[in-house]
Amino acid sequence: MGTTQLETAPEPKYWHLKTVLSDALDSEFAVGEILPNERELAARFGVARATLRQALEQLELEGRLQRRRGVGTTVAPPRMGVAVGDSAHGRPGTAADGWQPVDADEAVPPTAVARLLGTAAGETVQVVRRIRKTHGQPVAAELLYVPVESVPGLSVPEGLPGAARARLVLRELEDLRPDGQDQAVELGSARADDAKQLDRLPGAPVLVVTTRYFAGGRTAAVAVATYRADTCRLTFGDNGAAEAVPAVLAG
Amino acid sequence: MGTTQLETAPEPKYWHLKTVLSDALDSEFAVGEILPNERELAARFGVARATLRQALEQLELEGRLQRRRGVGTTVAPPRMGVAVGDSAHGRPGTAADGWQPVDADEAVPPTAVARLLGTAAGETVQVVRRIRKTHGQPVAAELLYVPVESVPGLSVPEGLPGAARARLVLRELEDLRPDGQDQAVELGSARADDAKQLDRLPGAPVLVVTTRYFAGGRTAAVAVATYRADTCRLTFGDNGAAEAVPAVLAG
DNA sequence: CAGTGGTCTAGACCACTTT
DNA sequence: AAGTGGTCTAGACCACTGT
Repeated sequence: MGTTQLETAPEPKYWHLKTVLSDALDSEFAVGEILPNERELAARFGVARATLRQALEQLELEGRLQRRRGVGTTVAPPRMGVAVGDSAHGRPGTAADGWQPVDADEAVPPTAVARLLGTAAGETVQVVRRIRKTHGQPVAAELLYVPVESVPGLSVPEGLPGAARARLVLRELEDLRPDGQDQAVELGSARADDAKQLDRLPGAPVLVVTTRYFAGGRTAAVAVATYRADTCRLTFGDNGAAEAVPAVLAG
Repeated sequence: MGTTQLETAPEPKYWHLKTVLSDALDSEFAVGEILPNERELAARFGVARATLRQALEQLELEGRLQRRRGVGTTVAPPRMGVAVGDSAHGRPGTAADGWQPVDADEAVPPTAVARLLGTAAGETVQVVRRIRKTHGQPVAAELLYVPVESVPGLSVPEGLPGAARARLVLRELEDLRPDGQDQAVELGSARADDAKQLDRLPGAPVLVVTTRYFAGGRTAAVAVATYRADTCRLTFGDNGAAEAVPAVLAG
């Protein structure tokens, strides 16, 4: 007879662990509850800590868990629906939908952005930093690149503090009333500066939303927004039913 | 004087490694080129293999590298722009834009999907499996859930092979001409079956696109599509300039 | 078959938060 | 100071791909 186990399909330990933990989260834990620490969990399941961590990482990636150094691992709430496709929200400069201006500067954009803007290499543009909060939590950090040609009337007083300067550029851009936009979403990892604003560690998974704003047949501005992938579900709606959709399976 | 190094900011080794490798990829490697193997690279940089792998994982997550077991690590081409927001593409049933029907069945949807559809718990729906290819490569696997109420005229002959049955449901659905849709994007990890169709390992990072199709004030169908996060950049465009946008920084 | 990436272990130390 | 998650090591073996 030989080996009895046919079709054994050697599932990795961390994968099996993940499903076990996932089921346990559904049935035995409430949102916000703290799990036993990693060493304890590893011992309980009879695996090395690294293996246990591999399972936890996956669950965190799927938005099921939240881990904070020095604190512990907690059960994460369902992901927030965040509207990004809605033109009303998307237009830069429209105030108070969770976006807060942080800073502004004149700088040379990354080459990829410069290519989108159609500016020459080395040419400086206005760079506005914004942060977006939902339910008090930071969900996105954005860099908005505006060529000076797009805001010809702009004059920035010397010594103006950053947030005020940012508001000034945004207000100016609002008058432009862009007539179209274009968005792309891809997976990335948080740069150190973005990570700090999003209250995450560098390298944390983020959804990078690149938006092109068109005005008068030109690309008037480009925004690169990095959303926390663990806590956010980006919604693109004909109708803004953001909160209605629950987190989806696919784990 | 004490320690000379102030503001040392102890950057993790794998993080520093990642930037070093990233720069090397830009300057010294061509797309498709194979890197030295992991043991060799780890030795060259004087780190443990696990640490080297942590850096490679990040680069793979960002779409810079592609790793295949038994083969090696290669430099990945820029991400493909894949249109998902365009209604013309998005409508289920419109043929031949890269989508290929695979199979169809009658089954009970996951509870999250049932909630979106507004069907009773335990109620069966038509489930169509599709796969999307671009440039010959699989980029997405989709499950399309269609309540029987949405396609009242449907009659499925017994013993019809899967792909034909799928085409039948899609054709029926096409007649419905849904009048609106609603999309959400979130990060997930590939289930075993999706992973196989996407030619990836289970757990690989994917972008999960949930689409609701509306017809006559009801939710006529729900599609859950999982896109390969490493190779795809999802585009939501007023104009379909999918290929024009290069991959973005944010690494 | 040899060579590759994928999994796993049993430790150690570090950075951070809370008490 | 104690406890947490984050980083790192040096090894081992496994699963898969090519020849």
